[in-house]
Amino acid sequence: MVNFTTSEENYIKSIYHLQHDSHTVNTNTLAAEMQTSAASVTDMLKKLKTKKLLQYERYRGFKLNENGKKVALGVVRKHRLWEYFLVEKLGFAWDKVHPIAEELEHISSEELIKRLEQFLGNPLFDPHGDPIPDRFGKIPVLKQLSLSVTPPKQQVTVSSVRNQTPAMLEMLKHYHIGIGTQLAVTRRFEFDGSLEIKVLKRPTCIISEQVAKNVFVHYDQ
Amino acid sequence: MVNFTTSEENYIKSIYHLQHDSHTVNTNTLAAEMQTSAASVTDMLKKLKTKKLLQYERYRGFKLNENGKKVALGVVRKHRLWEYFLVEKLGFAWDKVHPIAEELEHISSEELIKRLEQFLGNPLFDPHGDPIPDRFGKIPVLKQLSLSVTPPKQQVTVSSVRNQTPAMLEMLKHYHIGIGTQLAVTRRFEFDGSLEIKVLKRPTCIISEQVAKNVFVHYDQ
DNA sequence: AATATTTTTTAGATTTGTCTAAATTTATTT
DNA sequence: AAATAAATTTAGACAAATCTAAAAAATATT
Repeated sequence: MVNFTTSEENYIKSIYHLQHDSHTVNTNTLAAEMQTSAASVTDMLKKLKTKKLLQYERYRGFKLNENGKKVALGVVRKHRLWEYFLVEKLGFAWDKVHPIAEELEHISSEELIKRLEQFLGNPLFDPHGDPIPDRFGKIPVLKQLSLSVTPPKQQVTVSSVRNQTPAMLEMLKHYHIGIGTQLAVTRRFEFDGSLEIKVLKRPTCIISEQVAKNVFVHYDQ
Repeated sequence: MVNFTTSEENYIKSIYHLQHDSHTVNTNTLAAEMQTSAASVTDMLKKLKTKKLLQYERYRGFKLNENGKKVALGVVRKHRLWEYFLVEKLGFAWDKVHPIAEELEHISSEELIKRLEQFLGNPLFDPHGDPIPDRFGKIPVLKQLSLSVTPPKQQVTVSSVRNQTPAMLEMLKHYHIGIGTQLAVTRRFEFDGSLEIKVLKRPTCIISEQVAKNVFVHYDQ
């Protein structure tokens, strides 16, 4: 197994997140995501191509090949295991761990990650509800749907949250919604798509469609 | 608090270990320690001087000032806390953790280290028996002496081990000696300085003077 | 004290990852 | 289809950290 620089790993990870399975990514999109210039992206693409991590033809976009995806999944795996550690063992709030995991994910030891995973009890999902790839790159799947399309009266459990900005996570904390929270949609307002929901052991409350779209749930049992 | 690069931190840490309190260090010594060229060392010294971390006049040697020592102690603190974590929580053998801690010690978050320390139960010594500086840079002291000068018949406890090479640590494992091991010197052989020792609940055995010199103990109670 | 040796520094390159500005290619509009 | 706009790449430069080879300073030896 070859090792990659922190910078290379960050590019690979960003491409992985942008290509969603296997759509082609463009230079400007990646530049925006990485907060850098398009020229820098082009430079790195050439490098990653010679290292046989992506399909890339100039002016034509690019995407990770199998090799590149494997590297990306390794980094994602480390990131999410460390996030789990930071929240579950060190007691960090889940909206504070991302930047620290960004550093920890580049620690190279395979043995470390193997032992960390075991120490954490082989978790399948990180504190944001995102799946943790296993050491072969396999991602656990959970049948889930957005709260915005959940039929009313169904008892469901929150399984993950998109748009993991501090603002979003702060808002969810206010509503007492977190991974594992049990709730049911009690009413849907046509006018603006907002939902009335009943969180277990709490009074009903109203959440906007924008929030609902970012909360994912699965049916109980 | 300013941040330093991994390379800067490694130089600072090495100078700290070489200067032992406040002796002057020379370029070649540091170059050997860091496995790099003397020219590279000179380059870095200039940089560290402009950052006001060390006393340095060309051709005259150098040493960390108070500022530099504070930075060094911060890195040493992180290194030892991570070593403690790797051994006590992840079950690594104590002779395997050094290279991993070399990477982890450069993770920047202060909050992370504060929480890690608490999670570990505020340990004072790392798995090799080396003291862990507190967040103000204060180092716990333990009255200890080398096993090679320990008077016979005294019941003592192993508190730390110098020369932390895999070879040395493997040898200690063979003798069932580790941090916290209780033992007594039963006899001393003039001829080669070797010692007969009695480790609690084990038959007596003989260790060479070379080993004895590297094992430090403190009196029980 | 003059010479030789060792240590340290400087000069000039190299690599990695980045940048800006200019050039090129592709896409869109008139 | 020509002109314009947008996206992308290239050219050339820079900072950090390293290198080798040569020069300079300090130390040791005769």
